Amino acid sequence: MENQTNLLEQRRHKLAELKRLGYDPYPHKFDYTHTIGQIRTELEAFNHDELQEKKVTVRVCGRIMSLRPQGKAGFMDISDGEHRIQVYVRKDTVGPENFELFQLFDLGDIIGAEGPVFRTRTNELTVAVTKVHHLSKNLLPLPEKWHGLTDVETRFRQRYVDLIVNPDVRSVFVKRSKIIREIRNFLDDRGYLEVETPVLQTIAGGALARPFRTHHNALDIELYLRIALELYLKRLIVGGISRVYELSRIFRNEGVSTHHNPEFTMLEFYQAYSDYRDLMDLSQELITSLAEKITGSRQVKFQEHILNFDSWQRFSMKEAIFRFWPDSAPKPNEEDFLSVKKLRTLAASIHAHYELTDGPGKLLATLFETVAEDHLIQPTIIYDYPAEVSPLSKRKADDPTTVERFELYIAGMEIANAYSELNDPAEQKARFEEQLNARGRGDEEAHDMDADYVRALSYGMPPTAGEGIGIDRLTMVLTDSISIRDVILFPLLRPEQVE
RNA sequence: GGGCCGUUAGCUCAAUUGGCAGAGCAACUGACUCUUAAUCAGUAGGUUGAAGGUUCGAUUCCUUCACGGCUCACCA
Repeated sequence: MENQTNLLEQRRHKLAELKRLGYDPYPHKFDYTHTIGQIRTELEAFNHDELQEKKVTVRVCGRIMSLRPQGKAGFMDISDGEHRIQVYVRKDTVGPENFELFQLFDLGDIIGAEGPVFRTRTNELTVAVTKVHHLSKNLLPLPEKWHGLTDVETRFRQRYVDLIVNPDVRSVFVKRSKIIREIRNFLDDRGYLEVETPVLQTIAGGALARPFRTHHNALDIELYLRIALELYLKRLIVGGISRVYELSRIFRNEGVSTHHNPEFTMLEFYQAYSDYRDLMDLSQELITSLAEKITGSRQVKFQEHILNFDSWQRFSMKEAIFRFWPDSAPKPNEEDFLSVKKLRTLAASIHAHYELTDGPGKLLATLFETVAEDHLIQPTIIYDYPAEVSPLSKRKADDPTTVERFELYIAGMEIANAYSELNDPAEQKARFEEQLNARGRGDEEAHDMDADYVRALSYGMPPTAGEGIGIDRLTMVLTDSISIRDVILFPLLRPEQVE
């Protein structure tokens, strides 16, 4: 701390020195003629002699990332966050007064520089400075230049520092932005309307999860932060917006892990007159085209794997259980899936955790998650889920225990969840009542009754298919990120003590 | 919430069996007008995450706490 205090004092002293010499320590603007990136794209192709001939003079600005003074001259690398360029300051070129200003510069300061662009003896594209400007002071030192900043806690708490010194971090978030833009383009091109629905809700529905609670003072009512977008979007399908989507933040009051952040970004889209089979094809098209647009290839590196988006697999949930069942446990039969007792035995045989209140559908889903999920590295669609764990999905015509639902797995993670929407208000009401019973048995994540949603369905909702895609996890897949915190700029952490 | 691991200078890391807390970079002073991990000479910088305990002596052993990582549970 002493050291940092000393350094702060030193830097504040330099700031005072700037003032004493008549400079505004925090000037209001700097008119630049080129960004560093523009200089790179426009002039990178030219050699020393060509640059001498062209005499391109620029005004650029950025943060000093490297400072190499050399007596009566000096070099700096300045960065605009994305690109870097070297600038060369000579006392006999800028004059004694401006050189005095240069000598007050510190690593991390924001500066402006003007002058012609040339190439040094070592062929480095460089601004031969005729005048430097001080634009803002760095009072706290930047992390070391070649190990950079690796302490993850500091990286997440002070993401601004992470972004300054770790260029790869920026590129993840540039890709994230591009993913979101491409998704919007994809859906807009297909006639979907983007809408915004309430974040504050009196019933947090559309998913099985625990919500955050809050309170509205003027109305004196308890409210929840939404856990899904689903029920409002389907109300809009009833209202005749037959292709609709929302891409926004949702909130779940659950644990934090490498795959979970309490607030995360969800895309949900709904398409009338379609069923889940249509969305399988659409998802495959969307995700494959995103992979290609973001990474430049349909073969995408993820950790030690190459994800091949040219070769998608599709299994029913039961097929996946058989296929990935471990050799160490006795193989199940199709009939075993009908008996709670047999299902519990199977779960125990693979050390899966279950509750005594779990019905056959929940147990089946548990078996699937335990044996199959880790194996689903390549893009895989798992379809036909138990009705018991899918209170908003439509049953299969030939099997009332199963619903028309699928999930998309990539890199062992659940990326998307989609189904043919239940649009029979009487059955929806009955499903909500089943959920209320589960809630009565202590299941805090069971769905609450949403009477207005049932009323909306009673006006008639066309056959509809809907899907949710987790944007954070999709971004992980397409940026080779192992933790969700690497794709969220400010992931939730416990508060620190800042003086 | 449980288990395991971690926290030493601004950053990245050392420190033998419990025996004087160190290095590189950053910083400061000086030299240096084509350097780019600039170089050379010198200087300074520490409540070892916090609080207790054991001990002649604790970065090191013990307890509690804080924060983080991994993992399990929960979930997407």
